[in-house]
Amino acid sequence: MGRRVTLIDVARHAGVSRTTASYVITGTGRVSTATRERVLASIETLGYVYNEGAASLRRKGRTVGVIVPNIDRPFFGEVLIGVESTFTDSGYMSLMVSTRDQLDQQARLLRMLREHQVAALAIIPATGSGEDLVDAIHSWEVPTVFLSRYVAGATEPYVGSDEVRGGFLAADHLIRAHECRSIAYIGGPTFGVARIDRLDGVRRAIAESGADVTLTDVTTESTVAAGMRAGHELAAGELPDGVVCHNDSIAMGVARALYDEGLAGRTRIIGYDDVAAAQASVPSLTSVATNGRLLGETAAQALLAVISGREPTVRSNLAEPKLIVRESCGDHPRVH
Amino acid sequence: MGRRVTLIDVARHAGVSRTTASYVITGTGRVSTATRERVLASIETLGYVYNEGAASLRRKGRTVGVIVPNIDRPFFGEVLIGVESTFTDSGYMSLMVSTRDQLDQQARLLRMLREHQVAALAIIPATGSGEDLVDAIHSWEVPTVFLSRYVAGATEPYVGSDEVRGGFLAADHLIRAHECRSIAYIGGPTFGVARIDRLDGVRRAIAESGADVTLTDVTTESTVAAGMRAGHELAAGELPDGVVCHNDSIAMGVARALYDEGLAGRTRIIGYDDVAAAQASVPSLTSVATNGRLLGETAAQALLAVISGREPTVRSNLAEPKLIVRESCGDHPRVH
DNA sequence: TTGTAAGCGTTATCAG
DNA sequence: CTGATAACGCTTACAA
Repeated sequence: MGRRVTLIDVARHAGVSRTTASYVITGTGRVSTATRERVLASIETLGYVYNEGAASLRRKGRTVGVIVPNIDRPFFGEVLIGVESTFTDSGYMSLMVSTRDQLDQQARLLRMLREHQVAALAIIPATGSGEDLVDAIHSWEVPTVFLSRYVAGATEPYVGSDEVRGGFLAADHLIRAHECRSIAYIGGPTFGVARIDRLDGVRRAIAESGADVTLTDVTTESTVAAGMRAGHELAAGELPDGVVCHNDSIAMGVARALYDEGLAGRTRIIGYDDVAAAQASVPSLTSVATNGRLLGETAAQALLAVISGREPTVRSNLAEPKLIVRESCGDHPRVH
Repeated sequence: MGRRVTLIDVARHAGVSRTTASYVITGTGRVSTATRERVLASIETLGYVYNEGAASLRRKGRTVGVIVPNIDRPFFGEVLIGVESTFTDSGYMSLMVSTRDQLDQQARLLRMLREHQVAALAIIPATGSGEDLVDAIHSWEVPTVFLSRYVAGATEPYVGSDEVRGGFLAADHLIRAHECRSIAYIGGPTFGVARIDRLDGVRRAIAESGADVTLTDVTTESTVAAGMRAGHELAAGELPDGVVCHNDSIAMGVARALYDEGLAGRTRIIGYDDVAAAQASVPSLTSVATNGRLLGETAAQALLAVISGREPTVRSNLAEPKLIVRESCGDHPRVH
């Protein structure tokens, strides 16, 4: 169990000073090609591995923090891919943690990340985040970008999808293309900003249409099972002409419940996020696509810019969602 | 922009030595309650935050590495939840990286994690991993556990699902409950161990049944789109009595393609992993459930044990998969 | 182009 | 129970 090989060993072995050895590794100083070769060789034969931790004690670290509510939601997974790949491609490592959408967890993880001296923070705030979070981040003074969900009072850059627009697109399609006169919005946490904004978009579409459209809404968890429950409840009352769901999981649950009730195809269903399974479900799911991956990449880019002293590339970035029309909203009547 | 508050500041402010201050923070040494209070107060008023990085220079670090092929595959997402939550609950932070299932990426990330001095490594190896990976890990001498996919020649503990058993369960059900005489295995990377093992299980089921069952197999990517392509190809030839798919995404794609070909319900379909959407699809998907979350937790537990000097809790852990029977294999003929 | 030496913020050892 | 003091492994002026 030989001792750890350190830069000093390398230097000694190559017959140079620590400084020179350090220079060739970081590429910082000017070193003659001859010495560089020699040092590189020594590194190889000694099996030296750089100690990022020790280095971080002097210079800025190369670790960033990423906080998400839960890794397993497909949409967040997409976002994570974008964030993580962009960071590691730039030589940064992502300390990813999930809050399970709970504020106390979030506070705890925030503290841990801070103790780990992360150089930047990308965060999808837990539902209900407010002043506390903003204060914590602010007093920390770490480069931060909010992702996908914004927080009132935050001055940090925000990268997300235009939720109002998304809600509008869905409702507008139901109203104008299918003459729906009653719409239900299903799912999402009551005070989630996404939910509020999308509902806003839905109302806007209703207003703009000039038609007499009634809107109801129910909150649920964002799971397939919750969607199924909601679907059965829907079936118990008067079926709305169309429903827009908070995400595709809910939408699939609703569709299945309605199918089980013998009501397949009797109302028009639109999901949100356009996950991969949406195209394969029966009926295939009309959905508002948000490209989470791109969101993640954009956020990471912005942070990288700030870290390296450049101006942030985005102050605020609202990606335009797209409505992907498939069978579930009734455009392809093949489904019975 | 005051200087960073350090332990020295705290000590000075509390009128004690660095050592004492450190003791109260780590809980290591014996400190009188009076002094502890005083130090704690100073920490509070000064706004001191612990520097994990500096500490790691002396003692073992509290960050672990987690390598996965891609975060967005629902099953891996499940596993990650298990790993991450177990680690953070024990005060460890997870450096999660994804290889995109590419060997060169994996090598690079492995090196980065090593430079970050992670205390342990949980890895779902990229497809095709072999000696190189094993050697790298071995020479590194870091506590490691392989997850979900094992690698030939690895001596490290392995936590995964019993793939042979899974393949057996699926095929056995098709043969014995539904008298299938031709079975197709669809999907997965050609040399992936999971694929090979499951096929093995399928063959075993065939052999045990004593029946004359033909088996074909095709490899595809593990996506919905690939599943749809495979489904259309299937439709072009003679439809097998039953198909078992490498995962649920593929299964949903196959089912949809068959539906589009007007062949819905004409062959029995079984998926793998039992993701949330499986229960909501139409027809609902029969699937082999593997509980990725538990796998992740088990792996993390094992690593935590090794890290803290205890014996590893598992040398090798093969979780028993379960067959969840739903409509897609024809048990609920309601589907037409 | 290369070397010297002073940190970076903790922890660990060993006396008091 | 508390306090000096030496590591830990690397970066970075500054000097040669």
